[in-house]
Amino acid sequence: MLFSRKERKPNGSLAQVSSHSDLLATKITAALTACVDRGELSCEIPSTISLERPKNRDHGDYASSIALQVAKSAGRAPREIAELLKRDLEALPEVAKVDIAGPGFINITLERASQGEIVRQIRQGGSNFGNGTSLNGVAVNLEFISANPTGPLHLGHTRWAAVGDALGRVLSAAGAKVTREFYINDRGNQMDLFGASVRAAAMGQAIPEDGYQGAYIADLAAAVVAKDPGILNVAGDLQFVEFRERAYTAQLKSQQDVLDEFGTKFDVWFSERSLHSSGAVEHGLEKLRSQGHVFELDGATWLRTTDYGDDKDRVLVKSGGELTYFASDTAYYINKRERGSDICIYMLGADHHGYVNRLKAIAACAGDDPKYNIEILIGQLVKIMEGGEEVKLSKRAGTIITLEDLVEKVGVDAARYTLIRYPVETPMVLDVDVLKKRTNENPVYYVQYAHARIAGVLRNAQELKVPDSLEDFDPALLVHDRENELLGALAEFPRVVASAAEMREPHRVARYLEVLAGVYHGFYADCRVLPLGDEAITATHSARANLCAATKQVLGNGLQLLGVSAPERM
RNA sequence: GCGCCUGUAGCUCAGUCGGAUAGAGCACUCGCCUUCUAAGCGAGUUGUCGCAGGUUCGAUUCCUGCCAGGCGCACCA
Repeated sequence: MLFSRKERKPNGSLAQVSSHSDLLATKITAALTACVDRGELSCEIPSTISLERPKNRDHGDYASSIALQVAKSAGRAPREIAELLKRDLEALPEVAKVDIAGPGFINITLERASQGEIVRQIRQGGSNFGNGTSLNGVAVNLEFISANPTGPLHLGHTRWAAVGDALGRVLSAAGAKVTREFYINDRGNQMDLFGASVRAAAMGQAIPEDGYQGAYIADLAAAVVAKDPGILNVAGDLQFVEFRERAYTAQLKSQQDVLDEFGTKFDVWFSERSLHSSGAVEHGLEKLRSQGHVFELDGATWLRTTDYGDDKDRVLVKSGGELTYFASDTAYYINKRERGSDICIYMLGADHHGYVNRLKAIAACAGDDPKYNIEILIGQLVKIMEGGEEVKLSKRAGTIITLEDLVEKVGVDAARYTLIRYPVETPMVLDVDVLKKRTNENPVYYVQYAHARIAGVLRNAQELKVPDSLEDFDPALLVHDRENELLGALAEFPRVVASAAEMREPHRVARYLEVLAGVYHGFYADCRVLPLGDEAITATHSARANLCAATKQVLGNGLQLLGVSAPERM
């Protein structure tokens, strides 16, 4: 409750981009300030100006409810305030028309030529168009997946493999310095159990109770033995250790290969063991002691996490002297911070949501601000459907679905895209049959198809020698409603990227791309880009070719942020 | 018992800072390829935004309570 996820609010300062929405927002603020200065109005000036692209086209290109918002503090009727602002806004060269509607909405219609300038910005920005500066100078540590190296990556890990990677890209686009990190839980009982299971499989013995049962254990055992048959003759505990270490190395390598194949890259693979061998755990304990939140009770050493919203205190050192997993967690957090990360983001599965408060408390106990330095994103579980039925996942029954299985069934692009396009707090149902389809039901194809379609048009433009460089671009020629709609959608991209980064919600990029692709398809249906037959080449053809190129750039940039390919042909 | 997440069209789900007539895909009807990719476009039909209060000019959105489903509450890792 104390640290619920919803408490983390975006600070509202979106990236500084030179789009019309930002321009209008500043102008509205200026107009409001001017009215106050002239004594025509006395009200509070909001720090952020509400400005949106209205759903209804009759409401102009942009709409603001600012007059309604300040009406109360100004003590005036909203429509009167809107009238005051209208005067100043209409004087702007970019603005064609200002209407006041309903209770006091301000609807702004832009000059068409002014809207067309976005094409120039996009083409000049190239692959950097959409990038912002809202997180400039902020070092973010992004930890995700962090699976035990005792088995293959399953469906739950796969959601994070896609979303975590996309979030990393989005944060980078917002200017953050991102370190993607995979924490390897290579210490503790489960590793011993893993080693024992592999050895048992290799020796043809029964897998120990509570051991690892999957078929992959036998495969690992066979691989280990194949590589070094002598291991079968090693005696006693040494043999067990050998099996454990070799199987660990092989399994980790396999996870790394699978993720690499999936397009998810990590900067740091961080071993829990290294935390102990490097003295980081001792160091972490000292740091926490110095902050005064460590105490002894019943022979154990505790961290008083209840000081900061946890529901019970947590043990760092057991009465037997062993360090807990929680001790590693504290040391790891402190280590991340000391390596220079300002914000540590943890992406966890819903089955770990009970960790949120204790992780937040670690940050607070270390003297940090738990509302800034640490963020925990909880992802709900993924269900999978195939053949119209839910596939029940069970380790016992051996029906776990691995990342590899999913990719094999539907391909990397469809798997990544589908996992990313939903907010992580939504429990999602993944229908394998749908993901195999190449239709609108499968949005990844819809978006990719738009990209490939444009690529085809531009190839043809080259062939027909339609000039399509920026020098040949006259924005005033883009006057069709479809063109206007497309320009407006393109201009939204930087805002979408900025909000996706701030809210840690990469799915916004995917949803935006679907809208943009739809708008493009509509434009394509109604606006002929290239000359027909022996028709003369005109400046309008060039203007439209430029518009296509800009759209292709934005679709490509967006897909890049998701780690999904942008094909030239389909 | 306590805590977290979810509840929006027949199905799968969006819905930004509280805004105007709540959206998309699928499904169902019907149109559009002798010209740039029909993996596309257009038209039609579909709602107790879980329920009940509250906050206010305005609530799917914020607050409280309740109902339903999922998950979690270790000197395990």
